[in-house]
Amino acid sequence: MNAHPVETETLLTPSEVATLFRVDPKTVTRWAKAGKLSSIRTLGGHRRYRESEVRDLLNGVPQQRPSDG
Amino acid sequence: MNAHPVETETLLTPSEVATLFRVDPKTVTRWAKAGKLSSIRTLGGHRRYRESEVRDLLNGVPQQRPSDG
DNA sequence: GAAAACTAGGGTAATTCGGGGT
DNA sequence: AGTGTCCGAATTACCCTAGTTT
Repeated sequence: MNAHPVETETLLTPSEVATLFRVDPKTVTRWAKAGKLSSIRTLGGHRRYRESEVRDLLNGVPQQRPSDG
Repeated sequence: MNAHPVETETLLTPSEVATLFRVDPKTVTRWAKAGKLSSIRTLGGHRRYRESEVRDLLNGVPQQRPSDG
């Protein structure tokens, strides 16, 4: 079909992330709004989350924080 | 400044774009019909999308599309 | 020419959004 | 401060069949 290797960053849906953290999807949305989790928006306004970032969070990997003293 | 002779714009299939956004191919079609994403039609009526535009959209770059069906 | 995979189109259920209140 | 739940509205996902692409 297409011979061009498109860089694909696997994205997760809100419910996917919610299931991984055992919380409500609404809570994941709040994390995104609070800037604790980066989110990518679909053209319709729905949020998608980076699987790699979520995995790091689940593994207790500290995220990049601005001015951490 | 920079002249592009024959711009060989890479085109993506609906499923390609759908994978990048983590949505259904049908959703990408909806975006094209809504004018949120410019589409190029094949002679048979299938849609193709500009990779550069899709990447900009994924990066949160707002697009300016006057009219597109 | 033929087969397999993908896409278009319509309709309905599930998910998500945003705000408000516990 | 943080989370789960309710409401209404919008967006998205899955069902099917026919046509297009490779």
